[in-house]
Amino acid sequence: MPELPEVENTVSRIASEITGKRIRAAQVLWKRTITEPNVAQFKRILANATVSAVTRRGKFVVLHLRTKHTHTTNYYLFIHLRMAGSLHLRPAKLPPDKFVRMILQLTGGKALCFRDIRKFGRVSLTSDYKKISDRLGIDALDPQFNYRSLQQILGKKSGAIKPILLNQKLIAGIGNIYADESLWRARINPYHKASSLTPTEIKRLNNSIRLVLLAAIRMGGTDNGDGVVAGNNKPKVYGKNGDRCPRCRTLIVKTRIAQRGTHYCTKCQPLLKSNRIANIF
DNA sequence: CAAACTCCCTGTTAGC
DNA sequence: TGCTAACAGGGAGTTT
Repeated sequence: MPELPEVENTVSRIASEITGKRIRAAQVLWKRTITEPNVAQFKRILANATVSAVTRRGKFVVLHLRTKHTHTTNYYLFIHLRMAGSLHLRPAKLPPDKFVRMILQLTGGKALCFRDIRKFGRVSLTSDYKKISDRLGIDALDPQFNYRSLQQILGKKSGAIKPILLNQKLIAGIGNIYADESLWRARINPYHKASSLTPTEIKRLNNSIRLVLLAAIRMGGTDNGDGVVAGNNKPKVYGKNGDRCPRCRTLIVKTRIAQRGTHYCTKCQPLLKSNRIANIF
């Protein structure tokens, strides 16, 4: 499923191809994909808008757009791929398959297709970048995301570390796969009480998050078997319950934390009683 | 305020 | 073998 690395690679793949292109028309094949505004407005605003840049914020692909009606306005198309979404550039004349939910017809004979089997993906069009960006915490690959900022975030959090990593309001971009992979690399138990990580552990976790994400980007994304991402990166613990830990050969276990499947090594990622949160097991 | 549900979806897989 | 039910997941919204 697309998380920060897959979204980053999506942006890299399409940015140079669509920057500078004009949108001839937008087609909406599944209305609920569009969060805002309504479909008529959505199409009206996008028609003849020019793509000025493509960026990433957390797990969002952001198309920066310039419209020219009576005066110039900047708009932002926030695309969230959720679990199964993907963006494809294809010849405009080719008919889309049944999983394509939205199409931007571009000048130059190509179309940007938003394909999403499970219909969980969402697209928002707004002139207010901050409205969506401000809902998100610091980007996990922001150079400002360091030991100090992570320490600040964990500060008084009494809950387990794992759901903190998944909370986009606190840190943007980490999903279930990379949360588990980062904790494994940092040798921190997912149940570990967030506020009782030592400075050493916080440093290790901060470094692990960055390195795990960068490695995944470099490898072209992580292939977790759902066919959505065609990367070569293989998870060390995610989905590997029953397999052995690559570091110590102990069996990887799977549990559930905050309604999420969670994978870890009980030997490499031990949980001291003093660090345990209340009400587990 | 935080944690826990519920809902949205559908391809895949476990279980009978 | 063939069917059904459970499962997976991110985030918004609701309830506890």
